Amino acid sequence: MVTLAEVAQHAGVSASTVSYVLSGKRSISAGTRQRVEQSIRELGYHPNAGARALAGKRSNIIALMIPLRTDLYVPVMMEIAIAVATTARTHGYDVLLLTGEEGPDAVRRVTGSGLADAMILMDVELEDERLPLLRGTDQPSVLIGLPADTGGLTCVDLDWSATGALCGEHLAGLGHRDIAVIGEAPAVYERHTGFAERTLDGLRSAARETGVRLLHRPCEGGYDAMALTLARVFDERPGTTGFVVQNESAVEPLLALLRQQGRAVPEDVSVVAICPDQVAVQASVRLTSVAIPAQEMGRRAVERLVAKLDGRGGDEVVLLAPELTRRASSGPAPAAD
Amino acid sequence: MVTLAEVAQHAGVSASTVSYVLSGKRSISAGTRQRVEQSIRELGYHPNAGARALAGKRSNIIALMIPLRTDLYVPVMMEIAIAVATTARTHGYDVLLLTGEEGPDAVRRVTGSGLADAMILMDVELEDERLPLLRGTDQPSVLIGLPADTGGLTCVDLDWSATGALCGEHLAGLGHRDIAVIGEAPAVYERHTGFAERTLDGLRSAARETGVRLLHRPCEGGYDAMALTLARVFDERPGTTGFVVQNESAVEPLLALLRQQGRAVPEDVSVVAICPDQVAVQASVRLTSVAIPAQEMGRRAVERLVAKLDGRGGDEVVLLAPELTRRASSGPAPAAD
DNA sequence: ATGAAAGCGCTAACAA
DNA sequence: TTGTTAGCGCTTTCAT
Repeated sequence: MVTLAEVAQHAGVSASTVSYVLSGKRSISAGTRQRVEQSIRELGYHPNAGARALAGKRSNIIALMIPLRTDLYVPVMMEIAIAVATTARTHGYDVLLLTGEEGPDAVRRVTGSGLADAMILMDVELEDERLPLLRGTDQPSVLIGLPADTGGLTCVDLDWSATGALCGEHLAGLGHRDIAVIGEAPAVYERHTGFAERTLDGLRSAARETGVRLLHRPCEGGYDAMALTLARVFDERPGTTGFVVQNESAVEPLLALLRQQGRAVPEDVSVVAICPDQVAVQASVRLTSVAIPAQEMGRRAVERLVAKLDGRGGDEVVLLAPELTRRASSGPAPAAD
Repeated sequence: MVTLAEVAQHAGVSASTVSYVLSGKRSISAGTRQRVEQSIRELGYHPNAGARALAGKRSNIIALMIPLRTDLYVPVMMEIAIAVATTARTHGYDVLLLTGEEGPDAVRRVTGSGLADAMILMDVELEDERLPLLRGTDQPSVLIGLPADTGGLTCVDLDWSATGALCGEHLAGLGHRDIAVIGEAPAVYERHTGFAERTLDGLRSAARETGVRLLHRPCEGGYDAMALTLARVFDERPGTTGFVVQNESAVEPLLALLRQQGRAVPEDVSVVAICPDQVAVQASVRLTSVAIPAQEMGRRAVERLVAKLDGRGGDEVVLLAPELTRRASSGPAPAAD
């Protein structure tokens, strides 16, 4: 293993000079810098992370807490995680992967041990038990998702309420008067993850303003569950012509079932999905959708965090504006009989 | 920040005693242990990770390199990553998340800096450029996936060849004589990821032994691409009655298209999928499938790695035996006309 | 512009 | 069974 001292000796300078060449924290003559950099390359020197963390009081590591469950938005979670990792590297940080399993203990362990300089929490619930710990520490953190009380916290999330409103307005604008909302599994609502409720709020207020009727039904996803849900919807509201789907694993089953029932999309029924673009494009009908900007969320979270670590900027709630892309699944409501 | 020295003082012992209480590397009298543990709790002490790594020469961190692409088996990747993280914690390790972006450089950086004690590589290609580096270092590593040459390496993977054979034998056993294989996107084959080719090898040898005809077609996935592929298959082999699908995003489109063409599953056509169980169960027809044991792969990889770190066990290739679950999508071949 | 030296908090000989 | 002490490799004052 090559040490800084060896590099120093090889370059004929002192250890501190090598350190400063590396950190750029004081000016170095061109010649010295050259020789040091040369030695570093020749010897294949890599600074020891532990020693750095100990002496420098920062590990250059960001902890990322991902949810343990794999029932919800897995590709989105993955995309966020990847975006976090790549963006973090861009700023000189590595990413430590924590699962929700340890729960609040993980927060204590990481803050206490100096393993990470800061953390990003995903899958935040409205009354998340990790929040008191975060508020009680001086370690910077960013949440992806919005808890009920955002006081003293930095959060990044899609503006779900605006997303719901956007979907509602789109369908209302096309003349639909009866809209069904196919939501996530009931467990998601029970968990109080926030985004589901917020989307619904947005939809409701849009419905109110446009005079549209809304029927909300959580759905486990999968073909059978969707079949049941769909039957109930048409039973209760036979005049339904618009669907908003916020459940990846219900999208394709819904389309298949509508087809099977002889309801054409978008001639008879319009469908708007809230899902990753990839899903919207690969579906059997190209779906009008609001995308979940996973990459953007990961990137923004890291950027906020780095800003905090650099002493720039404080707490802030960043809500990303939703964008609706019109594709083949939505059109004018059919003329009433 | 609480240090070991403070704990020692509080408990009225020396620093080394505290250290040994923590590591268990020498016997401590019950009374002393009590007092030390008490002090640790009272003061809320957490050992400093950097100092530990520096003095102890191990960081207790495992690096996990995940693929940057999100085109392939995303939920599987995520499940593996989560299994790695939770299993690692079980053994006292944390996980550092590296993306493929840095490529071989990441390996150098991590090995060189002592950031991680060992690494796990996912998405290994047949001629992976990271392999020479791994062979040239004394840092333990485990690959998830099989390169062309496994000499001097430890690998964990599903036995894809046996998987292919299992699918082929299942359909052959049901009397199918013409089988079509819907594979991953062409890009996957071009990338030489190994698993795709190996599956095909297994299928081919099963076909040879059972006298079945095989037609292999890569497919981009999605509805449109699948429609095209399917048309070509029936064009070329009108008597096709069996399908093996190794492409998550082709599964549901295939089922929808068959339905649309009036081909009943499994009465007219049988379908066997190679995919996560969740996909098989949620499909519009419950699919006979070989599951991809993501959790098991992650867990086994960590266990092999920890064994190596503890000086137990050396290089080894662990191939997990595939298991085929019969569901509703496969049945006897229809009687020939 | 550069060097010398004092730690950072912990582990692991070496002593007792 | 416990204490003393010398580092681990780096950063950062304080000097020059």
